[in-house]
Amino acid sequence: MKKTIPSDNKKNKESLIFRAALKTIKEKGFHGARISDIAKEAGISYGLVYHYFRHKDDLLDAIINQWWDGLFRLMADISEGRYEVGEKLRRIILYSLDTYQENPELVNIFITEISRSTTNLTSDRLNLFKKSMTLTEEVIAEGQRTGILRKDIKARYLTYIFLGSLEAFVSTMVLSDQKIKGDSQKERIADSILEVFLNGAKTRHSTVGERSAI
Amino acid sequence: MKKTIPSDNKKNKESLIFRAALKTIKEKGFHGARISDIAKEAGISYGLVYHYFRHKDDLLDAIINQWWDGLFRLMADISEGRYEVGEKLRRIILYSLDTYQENPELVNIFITEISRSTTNLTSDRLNLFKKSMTLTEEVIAEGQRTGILRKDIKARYLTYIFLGSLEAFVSTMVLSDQKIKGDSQKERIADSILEVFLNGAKTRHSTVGERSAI
Amino acid sequence: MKKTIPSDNKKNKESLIFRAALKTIKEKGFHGARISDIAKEAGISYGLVYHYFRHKDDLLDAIINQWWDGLFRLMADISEGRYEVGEKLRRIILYSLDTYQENPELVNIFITEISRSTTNLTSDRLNLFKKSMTLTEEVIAEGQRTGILRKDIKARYLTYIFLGSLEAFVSTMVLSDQKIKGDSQKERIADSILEVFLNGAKTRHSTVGERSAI
Amino acid sequence: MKKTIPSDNKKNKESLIFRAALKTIKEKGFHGARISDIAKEAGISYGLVYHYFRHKDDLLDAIINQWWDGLFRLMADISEGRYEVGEKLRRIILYSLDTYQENPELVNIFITEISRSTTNLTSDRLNLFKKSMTLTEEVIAEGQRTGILRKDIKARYLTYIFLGSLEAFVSTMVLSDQKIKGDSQKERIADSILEVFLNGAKTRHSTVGERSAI
DNA sequence: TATGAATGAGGGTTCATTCAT
DNA sequence: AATGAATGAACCCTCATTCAT
Repeated sequence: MKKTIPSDNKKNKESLIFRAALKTIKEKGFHGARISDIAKEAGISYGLVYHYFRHKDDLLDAIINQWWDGLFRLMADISEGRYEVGEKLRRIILYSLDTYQENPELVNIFITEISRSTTNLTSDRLNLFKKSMTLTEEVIAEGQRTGILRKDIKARYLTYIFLGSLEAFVSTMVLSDQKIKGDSQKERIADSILEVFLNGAKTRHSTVGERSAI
Repeated sequence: MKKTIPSDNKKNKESLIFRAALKTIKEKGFHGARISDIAKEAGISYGLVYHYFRHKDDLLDAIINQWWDGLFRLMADISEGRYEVGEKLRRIILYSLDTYQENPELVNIFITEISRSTTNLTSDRLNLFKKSMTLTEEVIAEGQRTGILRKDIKARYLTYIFLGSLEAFVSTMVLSDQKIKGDSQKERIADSILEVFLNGAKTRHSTVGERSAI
Repeated sequence: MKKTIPSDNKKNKESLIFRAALKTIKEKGFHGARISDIAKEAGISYGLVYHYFRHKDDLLDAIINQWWDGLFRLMADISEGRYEVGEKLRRIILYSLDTYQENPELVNIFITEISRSTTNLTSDRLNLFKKSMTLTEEVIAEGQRTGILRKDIKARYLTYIFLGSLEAFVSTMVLSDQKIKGDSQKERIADSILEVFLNGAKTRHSTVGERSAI
Repeated sequence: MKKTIPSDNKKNKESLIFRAALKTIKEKGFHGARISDIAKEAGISYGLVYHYFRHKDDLLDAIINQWWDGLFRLMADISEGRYEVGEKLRRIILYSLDTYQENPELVNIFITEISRSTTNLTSDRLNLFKKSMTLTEEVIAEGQRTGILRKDIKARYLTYIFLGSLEAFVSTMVLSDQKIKGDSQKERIADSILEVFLNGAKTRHSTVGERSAI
């Protein structure tokens, strides 16, 4: 059931199809991308796609799973508790930005086809969503327990706001096809998102070290 | 060209079809909803749908326009400058929550089919998006000018974060089919979103009047 | 079954629809002309068309019958034997040209939809065709009996050639939307067709009174 | 863009569909022939038709082009000037008769759907028509220059009459489903058409060698 | 592995015709 | 007489999927 593309082995025909699917689905949308379009992009016959992917849906699953695999690997790393909450949140933000930087098509498809589309939302996929939401909420709740985050708002609501800010950023970049120019811009964006989440948009007169506009 | 459903006149067959479309598209997605499904939901023959809506797409436009019409009416009201920036932002938040409360299917479809789907994103629709983004950014920029909002982050970025938080809330409610129970809960949610946007998620020891968890 | 539009009574709603049908069918073809197009052209509601014409096909029949009625009236007049064969043929030619001059849309539709289209060719319509062919052949045969026309070619074949020349002329005018400018041009065309049919395209050195090129 | 059926290769599925289309369209007319009818006639599924022909219209184009290709090949051969004008005209006549003899459905469809139907008359198709008309007119004009054909009637008018006689013959055969029985009948018909075109229908007392009625 | 011919469910759309008002 | 809302048969075309080679 679970279809994942492991390595980026260039010799592997499966990953060739996978990358063709990424590009084609990003351009035409999942529904608009024909199997034959993907095959043409990969330079193979469309019949061959079915040697590696049982259904068209498997291609989407492979793409989605690449996102989730990376995210859950990060969350597993985070949950070991080695970092303080601010750093944990920062790493969650950076996962999105890193992935977008390395593989914008992956993020595009995830946002476009899955994150907001009920059409492709199977119960399996919804469960992965809830799982990631819960894992993030645990970090937020930890922040409330350790006194870093305010307790007057439900952890779940703070989670919505946190992930919402993050997703809005990435979504906008996705929709406007903006590229992240270098690691320093990426770091500044991550800091901004975290900063506003933690300290709000209000003018802070006591803030130490005014940050230049990003 | 522009297709709008004016009143909620129960006797009007057009609005009957419109409401059937809202329900059916919400359940099956725009692509998954057949014209015949909508007609069956409305209790009419599928041919009649084409008396009132030229294409299937016109149904989606009618839905979207109901959202935009309400929003731009609000933005026009806001832009007259009678309210302070905080109140303006609060009213923008309330528009989403109000509409969701009154017509959750409308918001669901807007979020699902339009807000994040490039598949249905025509240039006309994208322009409406940009317009709403720009109008919101004007409010944010006004807040920066009047000294209420921090200037060290670009107005556009703050706009992303603001709308992102808002959208995340509504999206999550949409995806999990949650209902807003009464006006008081709606007000509390609006306050939370605005509060975190303005003051951040960090614990504020100086905050006057701790709010109980919502 | 037989549907005819008798007079050109302007007050008659039926003839109003008939004339709208002529114009619309000429422009869009019978299949391409919607009942609603014809009604719009007539300035009435499409439902009213069905008060005067039971089916769409009845409109076509009314048009065709106007052609046939005129032709058979002429043939009846001709068959009384008052004219010599050459004059009879000339009158047959003139019927087409006259009708085209007065009602080009009628001739256009007859040629386009009936004369060469098996799609609309019911057996009733085919019989009318055969009847007109037979009547013309009788004139030709009379010419052969009276010694005016050559006997070495079957009367039926000569009929084909005669009607073919005539139809080719009218068809070309129909397809190129040419108008007949005045009665004198009409007479010249009729004479040319008859002349070539009778005397051929070959150069005649003995011909009395060279005719100027038409 | 141009869709032609090259050979009559029986193993070729494309030509199988082509021949099924010929038969079906001839029987039901282009508009009346459903893709599924053609597929059933060919003994295949309707989906396969779309493997070989992009649209239903492409089938009609393939048929038409077979006619035009043959005709223009003939006209190219003729225009080299090796034959005298009478022989050129005779060959033009024979092309229609030959094609009708070998492929009566092709000629039927050409006459029925294209030659007189504005419904299917695209500008591309009209241009081919004009081209063939012009090429024929050149032959006629050559006849006038060399003194064989009378000059007192415009070359274009003579062309109408010539092609009209020819088309009338073929059309009548098409409509009455007559077959040409052997080459000798075909030759006699060709001679008759040419004879009447050149010498007219009038009795010729000076004609050498009375031809027996055909 | 690899190809692409072959299948057919599925859905949007048109429009003649009916009929209540 | 007149309107136009309502119906549904009809048909083109797409494309995921299968399978013989």
